[in-house]
Amino acid sequence: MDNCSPINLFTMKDLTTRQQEILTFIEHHEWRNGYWPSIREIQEKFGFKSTNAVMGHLRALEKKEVLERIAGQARTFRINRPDMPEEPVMPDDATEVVDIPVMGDIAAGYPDRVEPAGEIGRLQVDIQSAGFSSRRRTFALQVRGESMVDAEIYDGDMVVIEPRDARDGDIVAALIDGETTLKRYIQKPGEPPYLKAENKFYPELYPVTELCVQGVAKAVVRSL
Amino acid sequence: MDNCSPINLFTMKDLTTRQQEILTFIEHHEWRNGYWPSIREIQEKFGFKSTNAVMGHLRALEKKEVLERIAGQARTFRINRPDMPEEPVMPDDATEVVDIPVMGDIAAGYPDRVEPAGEIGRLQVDIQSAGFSSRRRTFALQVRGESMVDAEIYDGDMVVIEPRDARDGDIVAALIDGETTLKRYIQKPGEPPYLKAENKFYPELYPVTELCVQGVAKAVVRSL
DNA sequence: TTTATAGGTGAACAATTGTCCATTGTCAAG
DNA sequence: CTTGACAATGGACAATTGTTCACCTATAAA
Repeated sequence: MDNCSPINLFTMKDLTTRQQEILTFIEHHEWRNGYWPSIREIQEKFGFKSTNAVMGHLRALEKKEVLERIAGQARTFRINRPDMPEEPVMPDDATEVVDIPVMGDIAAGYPDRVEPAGEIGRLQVDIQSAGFSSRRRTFALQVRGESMVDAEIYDGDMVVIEPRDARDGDIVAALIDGETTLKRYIQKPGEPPYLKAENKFYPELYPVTELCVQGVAKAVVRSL
Repeated sequence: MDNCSPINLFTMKDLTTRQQEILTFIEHHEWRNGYWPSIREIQEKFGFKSTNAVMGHLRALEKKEVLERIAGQARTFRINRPDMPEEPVMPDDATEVVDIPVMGDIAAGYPDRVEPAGEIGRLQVDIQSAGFSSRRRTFALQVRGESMVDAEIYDGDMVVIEPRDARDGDIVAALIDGETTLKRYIQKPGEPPYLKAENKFYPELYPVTELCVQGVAKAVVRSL
């Protein structure tokens, strides 16, 4: 059927109306307050008499991979795909756009500490189109080298990076030998994480140090 | 939240280096993880042996009105940053931006004749980044099928199309069997042009009719 | 009927997390 | 010398918050 990419507007997950309400409230709460709600705050908002009502919905949302959380920790949500407005979108100026700086060369450090000289252009992507979070400081990188050819990312491509912690399977921008490169982030339960180049001719593995991973790749842009 | 009082000037640089470090870490943590740190997470990051070290700094930051919190609630920070205003940045009017409608399904006809219902999002790309012409009615398509895998364009990718006449070697959006697909446009001197799928398993050739080619692909956008 | 899924109640539990007590030390200004 | 800020320790406490167990209702499918 439709085997679309993981992030897109074409596959609407079939959320229950209740689950949709919960999700919307969580997003809205974060948007208005700057932090995520607690379970009991959600409970109170919907008038539930038990936190279990919320727990059930959260579990469902997590199973549908719309939500992510950190077990046992308070107010640590992560929403994988922003909610699509059910109303037809106004393509006017109302459209919220993420403005992404394109960094030419970030050899070291975090991109927000790199001087503007490193910026060689701008890329603007609609939120709904790509599932970016407007609050994060997304940026774009130009790929050098062939280390990711097996992931269909080639020299000269532009990769949109969202700074955040990586999870197993993510493609990350990693700082190795003073140069930013793309690697696959592998973390199996009970084992230390490592980085792997997606090129069968260079099957190197790299250890993950604290300052290594700069962010997670969210999209690829290639000029033809 | 009215900041009618001219806070800055005074409180701006009044931060201790330690307080600055704390503040930076809090901001950075939210930036990377999407949620605020807990006090003990701050404590651990700085190697404090007591949460009180953090508490003191937080109180100081709150007194200086750089931070806001909600007493007794977890991970509920709010940072007042008088520096870096967010809106006046505006990607200089000098930067010309192409606003591209993303068409979900254009089974027939030219996209500008399709009703707005076909539009499912927008994509904005800087001219410098991709070399688009702002005058043309650029649009974007989502790729279905595997017909272009040998050109490193895969199912689910988004392709930016610029309506114009094709030249030899261009990748074009072509209308075949009532469906828009991507094909390579081949035109050798003295021979009639034809379309070719970039997939060695489907080496079909297609004749070029007048209404066949909708435009030339200029860029690929893929969500990871 | 049985089974499964979505939605919810109620109470208890345990971990996380914010808070406050008293105390120590440094360092610059008065 | 004294005062006051800044910085940090150690331990304890209480509130917030996530989690789980058992049980209930309704609806739709098998």
